[in-house]
Amino acid sequence: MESTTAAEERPASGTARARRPRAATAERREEILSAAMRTFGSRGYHNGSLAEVAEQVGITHAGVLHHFGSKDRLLIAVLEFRDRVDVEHLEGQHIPEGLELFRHLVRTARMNEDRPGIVQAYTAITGESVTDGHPAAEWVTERFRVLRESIGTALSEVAAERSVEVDLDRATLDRAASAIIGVMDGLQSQWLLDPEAVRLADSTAFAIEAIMSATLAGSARATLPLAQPEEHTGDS
Amino acid sequence: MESTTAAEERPASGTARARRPRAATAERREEILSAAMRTFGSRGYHNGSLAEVAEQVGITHAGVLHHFGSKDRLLIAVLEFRDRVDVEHLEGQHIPEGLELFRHLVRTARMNEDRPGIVQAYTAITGESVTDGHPAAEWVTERFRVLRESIGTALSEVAAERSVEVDLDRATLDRAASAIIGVMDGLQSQWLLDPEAVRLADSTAFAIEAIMSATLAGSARATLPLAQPEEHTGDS
DNA sequence: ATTATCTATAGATCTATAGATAATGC
DNA sequence: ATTATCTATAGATCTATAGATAATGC
Repeated sequence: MESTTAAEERPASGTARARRPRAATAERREEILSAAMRTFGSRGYHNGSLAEVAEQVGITHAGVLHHFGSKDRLLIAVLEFRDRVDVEHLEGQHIPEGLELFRHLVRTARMNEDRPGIVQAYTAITGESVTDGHPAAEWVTERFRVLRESIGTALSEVAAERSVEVDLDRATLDRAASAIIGVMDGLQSQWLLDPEAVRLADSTAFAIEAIMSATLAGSARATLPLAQPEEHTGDS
Repeated sequence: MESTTAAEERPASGTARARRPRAATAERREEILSAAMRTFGSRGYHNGSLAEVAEQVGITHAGVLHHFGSKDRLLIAVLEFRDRVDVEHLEGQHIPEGLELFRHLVRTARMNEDRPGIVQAYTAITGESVTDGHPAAEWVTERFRVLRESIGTALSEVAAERSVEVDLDRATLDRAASAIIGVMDGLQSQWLLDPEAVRLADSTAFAIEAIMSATLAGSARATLPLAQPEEHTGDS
C-alpha cells in the first residue's frame, strides 16, 4: 500500500527521489491519462489524488500538474482522451447507422464484461457528475445529448427500412433513446457491485430489443397502461 | 456562501459561537440526517464535509460526530433513514405485489420529477458506491438485490394472472428486473443533468412497459436478433 | 448522572505554486 | 532556449479526539 513499488535504483544523493527519465510530452501525457483513468475509476474523482496518479507513472504530483495545469483540467483531458480512443476503435471512424448502431451497443456491453476498470471509471465519473458544479458535468451532459441524437436517428432508420407505419416523432425517438442509454448505464452500476448477480451483456441486449420492439410496434402503452391507473388507453 | 446564515443572537462572551439550544436526540438526529442527505446529494459523499452538514443544523461538526461517531456511520444512517421513510410512505407498509408494484415504480418516477434533491442524493451515492471500498457499497448492493427479487417476483405474478404460457425462469425474471432497475436509475442521471431534454416519468413508464411486454411475450429476441449477428434465432 | 454541544487542536491530506536542476533540441 | 521533473512549501481543507460547559432528567 505504500510508495516503494517502482523498480528504480536508489536515489543518487542524500534522500532525493530518483528522477524519472524525461519522456516525450505526448507519451508521458498518455501515461498520465491512463493512470488518471484508473485512479478516478477506483477512487472517484474527488477522492482520487494527484499523488496517486503521479505515483503510477513514477513521477511526483508536481510533474502531473506541469502537464495538465490543474486536477479539473486533467479530468477533462481524460474524458476527451476516452472520446478519441473510442472513435479510433470504430472501424469506419464514425458511429454506425441504423440497426448496426444497436449491434454496436450490444457488442460494447459484451466487451465491457472484460474490462471492469473502464466501466468503473465511466460509472463513477457519471455518478459524481450530477453533483453541483462538477467539472465533468458538461462533458457527460453533452455525451448523453449526442448519444440520444444518434440512437434516435438510428431507430428511425430501422423503422424506415422496415416500413413501419407508426408515427415516430422526435419525442418518441428521444424517449426510446434515453431509455436505451439509461438501461445500459444502470445495468453497469448493478453489474459492478454484483457481477455474479447481473448478466451485463445479456440484460443489455434484451432491454434494447424490448425497447426497440415497443417503439416500432407503438403498442406497449396499449398493452400495459401503467401510466394511467385506469384500465383504458388515453393517448394524447 | 459563508457561515452567518442562521438567525441566532450574537455570542454572549468574547468570540464564542452561539451555542445552539439542546434538542432531544431523536429530533436532532433527524435534522442531521436531512442535512447530510442534502450535502451528500449536492456535493457527493467524499466531497461533502461534516462542517457543511453541521452548519445547516446550526451546530459544529463535532456535534454531528457526537451523534453519529464517524462520517461513514453518518452515511449509513442516512441510507437506513431513507429506507425507513420510503417504507412509511407505502400505504400497506410493504412493497406492493404484482402489477401494483410496477404502477408504484412509475408513480415514484412521477413524484421524483418534483424532488430533484432526493434523486440527486440517490444518484450521487449510487454512482460513488462503485468505487473501491466505498462505505455505501454494501447498502446499494443489497438494495439492488432486494429490488431485483421483488420486481422479478411481481413479474411472475403478472404472468400467472394473465396465464402467460412463456417459461419465466429465474434468469429471465432477473434479466427483466435488472433492466427495469437499470433504466430507472440511468434515466435519473440523464434527467438530473438535462431536465429539459429528458422526460423522466414518461420514459420510465414507457421502458418498464416495453420490458414487461417483451418478457411476457418472450419474443423480443426473435424479432431483433441483436445478440447474434447472424439472422437466425439460437436460443439456449 | 447523562448528554448535547462547544472550543481547540492533532494529524492527515490535498491542490497549487515557486524555484531549482537536468535533459533535450536548435 | 525549452521543458520535464524535482524539492519544498503555502494554504486549505477535512476527520476525529479530548476536554470543558451547560442543559436535562432522575
